[in-house]
Amino acid sequence: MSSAQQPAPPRPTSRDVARAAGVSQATVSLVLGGKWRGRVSAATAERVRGSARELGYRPNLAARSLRLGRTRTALLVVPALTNEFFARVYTGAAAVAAEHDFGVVLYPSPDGTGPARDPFASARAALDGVIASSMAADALGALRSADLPLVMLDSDPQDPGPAARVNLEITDGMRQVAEHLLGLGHRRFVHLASAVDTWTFAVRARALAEAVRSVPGTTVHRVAAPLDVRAGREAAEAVLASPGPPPTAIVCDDDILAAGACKAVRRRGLRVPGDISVTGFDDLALATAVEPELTTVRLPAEQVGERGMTALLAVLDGRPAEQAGLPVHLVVRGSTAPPPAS
Amino acid sequence: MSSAQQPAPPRPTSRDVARAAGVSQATVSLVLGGKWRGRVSAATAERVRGSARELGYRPNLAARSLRLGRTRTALLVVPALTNEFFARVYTGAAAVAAEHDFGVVLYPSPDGTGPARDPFASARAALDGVIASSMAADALGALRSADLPLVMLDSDPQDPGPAARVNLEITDGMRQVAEHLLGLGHRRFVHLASAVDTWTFAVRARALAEAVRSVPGTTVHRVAAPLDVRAGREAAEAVLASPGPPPTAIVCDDDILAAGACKAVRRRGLRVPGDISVTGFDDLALATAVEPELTTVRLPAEQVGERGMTALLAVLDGRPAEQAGLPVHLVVRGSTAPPPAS
DNA sequence: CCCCCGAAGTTTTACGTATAACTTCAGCCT
DNA sequence: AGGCTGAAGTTATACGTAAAACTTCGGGGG
Repeated sequence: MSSAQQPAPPRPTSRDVARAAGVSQATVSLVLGGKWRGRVSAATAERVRGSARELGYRPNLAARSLRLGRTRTALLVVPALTNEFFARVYTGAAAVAAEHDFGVVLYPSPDGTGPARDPFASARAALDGVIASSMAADALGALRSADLPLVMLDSDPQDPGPAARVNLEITDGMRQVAEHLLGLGHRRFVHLASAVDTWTFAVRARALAEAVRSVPGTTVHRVAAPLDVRAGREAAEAVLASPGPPPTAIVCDDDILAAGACKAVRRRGLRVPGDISVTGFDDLALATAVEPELTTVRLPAEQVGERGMTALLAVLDGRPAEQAGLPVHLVVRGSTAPPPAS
Repeated sequence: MSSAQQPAPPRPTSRDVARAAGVSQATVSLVLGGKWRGRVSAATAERVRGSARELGYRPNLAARSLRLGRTRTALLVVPALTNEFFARVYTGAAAVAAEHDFGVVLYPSPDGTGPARDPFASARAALDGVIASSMAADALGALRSADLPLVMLDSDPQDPGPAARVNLEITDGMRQVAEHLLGLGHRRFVHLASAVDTWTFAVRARALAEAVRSVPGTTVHRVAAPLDVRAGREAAEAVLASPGPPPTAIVCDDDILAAGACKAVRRRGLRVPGDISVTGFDDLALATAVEPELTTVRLPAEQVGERGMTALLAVLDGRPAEQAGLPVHLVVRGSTAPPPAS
């Protein structure tokens, strides 16, 4: 603040290192690039490394990128970082990236809130690949047109676009939820779904509907809401206020909606899980912060990021990316119980 | 997956645009750089822009960075993105950055979990500046040594290091909490503090102690916990189990801890706020997800990021960065009430 | 004895951009 | 007429790196 700007001592270049070690710049590049076996003597190589260390040499990434045509940077497209799930996906992806000297840059995708910019307006030229989470079809189009290697997270397996895909076994997770509730005796369900129209949520709806079909006399009433607590509460309140017999279980697409649903139930003077059971999805920190703690499906968010990055690195190397769904599992806590004896 | 890798049509360069428009590469650069007034005729400029658009030209960022010595990229150092507060800080910073064609890259700082890497091992050479949130002193050292413009968020005003600083009026926020509770009649406080030793938390403790001093006979018992719900609950349980008269209010450094405290209170068979009032800090989504909803202090997280980025841009431009504390305010909800009549 | 080879380098070049320095030429004043 | 000026370009260069192509030289095989 008060201190004046430093005169900025220019960062040492490979040429400076070369001068210090008494060799040519090319030799420095060979040694530091690790491809010197049979080209440079061990003694010289050691001398070069010494000079580099002494000068605190760091290669200029811009120059390297320009030369190589690769940037060692991946773009991660997520709906919103404020959703803990995606923050964790990022964390996993960034960890794997760091191990391979890769960087991860984020693009919170257009869900209406951000400035409507081309995701690649500035980034495109500086990227080696893209990892994109489940998103609306139109936004997907933009990603396609950028002829970059693309890894999709939790997306439709039918879709031929991406070079690789990392999926969660969402269907299985929702089936576990359904079986848990059916086993407890529930027959009248409300599915509090996300209003976002992406594959991962479509799957939840389908899985629930199918799982429930095996037990005759079961009903599922679906209602959608944006992913926040208040919206979830309001949607659930509307359902509970509607005529007819009330549901005994509210299955939510997300822990956030489940938290809202719990509030709605109590606002009507009913109890969770005594009168109505509620289930979440994701197992966010929120799930154990509310009371009762939520019965939910734990998703390995960090692993999704890790696998996504690993797959992208494989694709960039021309190697095949292994395709496997990540298993998920039900975590039973306090928000589910048998329905009240009618 | 099945589709073979495209032959990768090489990205058009400014030279390609020049050829298409029948001018030299220099002219393209002038036109697209916006500094063509008086150097290029309007007709030519328009023709160049047309060719660029037609070819889908995007400048190569690596080349530009190499030439200019600037990368238009800032590093944001935060403890953990999974903390909603920092995710929001990022969102704000990224929004302002995008308006100025800047990128923001993240470095989740070393809090034990991540791989212990030099924050700048790979990034340093590719950065124009750093925005760092309140962090432990030793980690700060590494930031200092990177002779980059540094903007600190919510840090000690005494510290002469950073080129600019964006602070929250934390002291005022905590005073509002204290006055609210004192006004309700509370006299026996527990301060459930963050175990993290950074300025922003030190300030909370000091502010609470000072505010409380104005009312004789008031006590504050301080206990620290890591920032998660379970740790908060356990710390609060320990306090409540200790001998002596129980507190009537638990003031928490954070909504997450407050959620834990609420659980602890209820586990002892007491009620929030009937028996014990609880306050949070930050006003995360969590604050309105739990029941009762938390009385807390709303921090303008996005604004912190916005101001931080704005300040960094100013510093990079050689302009002075305006220094002002961002106001915060108490949000009274359902987790506070007068103490029980003894 | 000559040639070739491999080791250990060096010289050179290209990546794509921004800009300083130069060129060309029409118009205009004196 | 001569020269100056400004507009509208162009040419040339540097940024720092990686790597292909070249050089040098000592030794070993035919």
